[in-house]
Amino acid sequence: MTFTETLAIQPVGPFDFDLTAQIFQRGDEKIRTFQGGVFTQVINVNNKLALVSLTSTGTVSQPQIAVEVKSNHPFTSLDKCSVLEMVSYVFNLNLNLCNFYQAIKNDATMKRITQQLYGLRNPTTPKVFESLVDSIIEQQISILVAIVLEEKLTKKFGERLELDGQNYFAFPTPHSLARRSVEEIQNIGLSRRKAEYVLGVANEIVSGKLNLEVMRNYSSAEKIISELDAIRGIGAWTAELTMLRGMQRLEAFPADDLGLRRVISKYYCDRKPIKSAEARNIAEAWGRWKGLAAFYLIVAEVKDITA
DNA sequence: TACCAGGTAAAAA
DNA sequence: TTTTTACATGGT
Repeated sequence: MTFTETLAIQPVGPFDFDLTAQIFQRGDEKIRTFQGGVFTQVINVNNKLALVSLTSTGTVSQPQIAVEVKSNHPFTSLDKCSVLEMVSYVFNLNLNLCNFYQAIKNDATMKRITQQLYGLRNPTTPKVFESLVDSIIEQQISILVAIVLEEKLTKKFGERLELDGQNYFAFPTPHSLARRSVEEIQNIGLSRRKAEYVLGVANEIVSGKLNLEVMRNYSSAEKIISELDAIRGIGAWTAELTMLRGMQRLEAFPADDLGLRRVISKYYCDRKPIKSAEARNIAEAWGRWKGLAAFYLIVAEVKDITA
């Protein structure tokens, strides 16, 4: 028995849903993807799994999103509320982009890029844990290899939703990973060391020593970085990436990231290699939006916006 | 075939 | 205290 609900969201504009969701167009259709104007993802809502499908029914300046929810359980009004909260979180809909555009208006390069990517938002993972594990996996290996490993991890240890004869998967919970051995996690293709890191984080969460969702709300970004940095397998790079992609902490700026430094150099330093201090110096013009600005630069490069 | 790719921790110097 | 090395996979 499949239950279907149709809901709607009207976020504060600007919001270019299609531009933002395009990031997921190569995603696995059993996990999270964007195809033919429809974004789909399995989410865990109050311990019920649901397949959420999003479609834009508005414009960039007057955005409206149709939200279809499919589940094997009936959804209460509380559940529906939670779905809308989670969708808002994943697409960062509570952010007013005008504040960002206002803050960077004196940086001519960033201003031009934001005009061309007007309405772009940075997606966030439903739980911080997912971003943290992804960031550990992505250490030092190519992003394409990392994506394959993340998909394997999700399909092997994630929560499964069977709907109309199809299987869909949500990212594994800390509990589902914590009861596995290092060898089982290593077996998806991770190095033993990374498998140990991932298992270590899952165990700290299950034992209550680590609460990433509480950490997300710390007022001090430095405190988040220092507490994450104290965990085995996590350095500044991993901490800052997690803050950006899993905590909506848009002030985080991964200046150590080689890819990001290359993009900054392409748009600001005539492609000459720059040190992290020089990257930080340039990022000063972006105020408390350094991480969001970095995201815009990376998307600008992918979309081949000229320097 | 060999080498490299958005890093980290532990060992070595 | 600073520098080097192992780690594992898939693309080129």
